[in-house]
Amino acid sequence: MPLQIYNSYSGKKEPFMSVQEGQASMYVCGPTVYSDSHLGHAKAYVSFDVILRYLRYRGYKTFYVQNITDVGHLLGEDNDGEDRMLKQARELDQEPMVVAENFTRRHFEVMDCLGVIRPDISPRATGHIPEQLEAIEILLKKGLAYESNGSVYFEISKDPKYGELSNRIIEEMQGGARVKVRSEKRHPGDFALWKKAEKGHLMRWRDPFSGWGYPGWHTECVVMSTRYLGKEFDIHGGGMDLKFPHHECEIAQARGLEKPFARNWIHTNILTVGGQKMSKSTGNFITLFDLFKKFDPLIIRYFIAASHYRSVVDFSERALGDANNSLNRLKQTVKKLRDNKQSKIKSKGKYFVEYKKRFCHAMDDDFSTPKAFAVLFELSHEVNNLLSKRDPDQEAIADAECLFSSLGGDVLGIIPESIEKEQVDLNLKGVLDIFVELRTNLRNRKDYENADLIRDRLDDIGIVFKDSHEGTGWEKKNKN
RNA sequence: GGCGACGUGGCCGAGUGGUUAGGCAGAGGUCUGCAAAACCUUGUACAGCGGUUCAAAUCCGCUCGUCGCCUCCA
Repeated sequence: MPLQIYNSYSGKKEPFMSVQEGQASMYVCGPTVYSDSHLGHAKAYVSFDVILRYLRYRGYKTFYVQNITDVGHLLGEDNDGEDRMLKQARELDQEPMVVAENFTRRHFEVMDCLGVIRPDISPRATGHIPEQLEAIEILLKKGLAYESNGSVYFEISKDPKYGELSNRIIEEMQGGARVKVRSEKRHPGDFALWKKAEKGHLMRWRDPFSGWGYPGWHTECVVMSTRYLGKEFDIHGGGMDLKFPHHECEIAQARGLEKPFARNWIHTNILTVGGQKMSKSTGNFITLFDLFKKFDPLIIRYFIAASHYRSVVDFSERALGDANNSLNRLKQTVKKLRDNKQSKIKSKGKYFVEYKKRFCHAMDDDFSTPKAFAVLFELSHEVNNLLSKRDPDQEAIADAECLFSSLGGDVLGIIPESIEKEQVDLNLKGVLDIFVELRTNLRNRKDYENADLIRDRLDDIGIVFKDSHEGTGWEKKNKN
C-alpha cells in the first residue's frame, strides 16, 4: 500500500506520488526571527520532522528546505502598522540583522534540543531580494500586479482560482472583516508584493518602482522554494494559520509565474493553552527555553509527536507530566533491552515483524503517529514479558532493540541512542557504585533502616535505586 | 456573517455499520524485607434529538457546544 497523505488543497487523502521517483522534496514555512520560538513552533516543526524522518525511513531521498523570514511583516493595518523586526530592533537597540541572526541561532538551538533534524537549506528572505524583484516584474508585465504609490500589489481578481486553497470567494471576503478606510489597493484582498520604504526605514533595498523598498510577505516563499526545489516539488507545509492568506497568496503568484508549484499541501494544527491558541500576539506563549528548564525536551517532543499533526493539542503541565510517564514506559523497556542485549548478536529481523508492519501501516496512513505509538506500546508490553523470562531469546532481544531504535529512535525521535548514561559523569557513577555496594551490604545484614536511608536520601536528590534479583540498579529521575 | 476542524469512559487518544485500540491516572493482586519497576485483573464510553438498518459511536438530517482562519502568526 502506498503512502497516503492528506492534501489540504483537495481536502482528501491522496497517494504520495513524488515528482522524481524515489525522492521527496519538502518546503516548510519557517519562523519570523524577531523573538524566541515557543511551544507552538515546536508543534509545527516536530510534526514536520517526524514526516521527514518517516519519508527517509521509507527510503525516499529527501530534500528539505525551510526558510527564515528575516524581514518583518506589518503589525497593524496597512501603512500605519509597524514592522515587527524593526520594532524589536528598536527595543533591543540592535541592528535588525543582528536581531535576525541571534533569534535564528536560538531557534536552531532549541530545535536541536527537540531532536528536530535541521533542514538541508535554510534560505533567508533578505538573501533573495533580486529573485523576488524579478518575480514581481514578471507579474507586473503580465498584468497580474499593479504599482500604486511606489508599492506593488498583486491583484487577486486577476486570478480566477484565487481562494481555492482556503475555500474563499473574493466577493464575500469583506463580510465581517473590518472595512479598510483609505487604501492604495484596488481591492482589500490585494496583497503587497513590494512596499515602498519610508525615510529612515532600516531594512530597504533598491527597487525600480520608487527607489527604495522592501518585500511583502508571500513572495519569498514562492521564490525560494522553487529556486531550490524546482518549479514543481512534492510537499509544501506550514501551520494551519498560514493557509490563508499566506499560502493562498503564494499559490496565486506561482500560478502567475507559471510554476506548477507544490503537489501536496500539509498543514499542521495549532497548539492551545486552556483552549486558546498559543501565539506571540496574544502573549499566552511559553518559550521553549523556559519550558526546557522544567521539562526534558524529549518529553515535549513525545507530547507533540504522540498526537496527530492535524489535531489540536492543548498544553498543560499536567499533560506534559502524563506524557513523561508514558514515555518512561517505553524508555524503561528499551533500557532493559539494551542492558540485556549481548553485543555480538546482531538483529536479523526475524521476530516482531508484525509490529513493524503495523507501525508502517499506521504511518502510511497520513502519518498517524497515535496509532504508531500504540504499536510501540504493545511491543513494549510483549518485550517486557520476554525479558521477565529466565533465559530470554537473544535474537528476539536484538530484533526488539533494533525495532525500538529505528521506529522509536530514527522515525519518531523519542528513543535516544543511549538512555540516561550520557548525562552521568564518571565521578557520579563511581560514587553511586559505592553506595550500591554499601546498601547491598546493609541489606545482607538486614539493616534495612540504614539501607533505606541511603535510598531515600538519594531519591531526594533525584537518584532512584531499584532492587532486583540481579542486584541494585539506579537511574536519574526526570526533571519534573 | 463566510470557510474549516472537532465534540469518545477521570484525562489524553485510535476506531468507523456487528468482534480488545493504546497511554496516563484510579482500584485489587503477584513479586519484594519495604519500595520502585514489571506482570496479572478491573472500566462497557462515544454531545443531544430524530431517521435509515436485523444491527449505529460508526450512515443521513437537525440542534447544541468548542476551537481555528477571514489582521501578523507555526
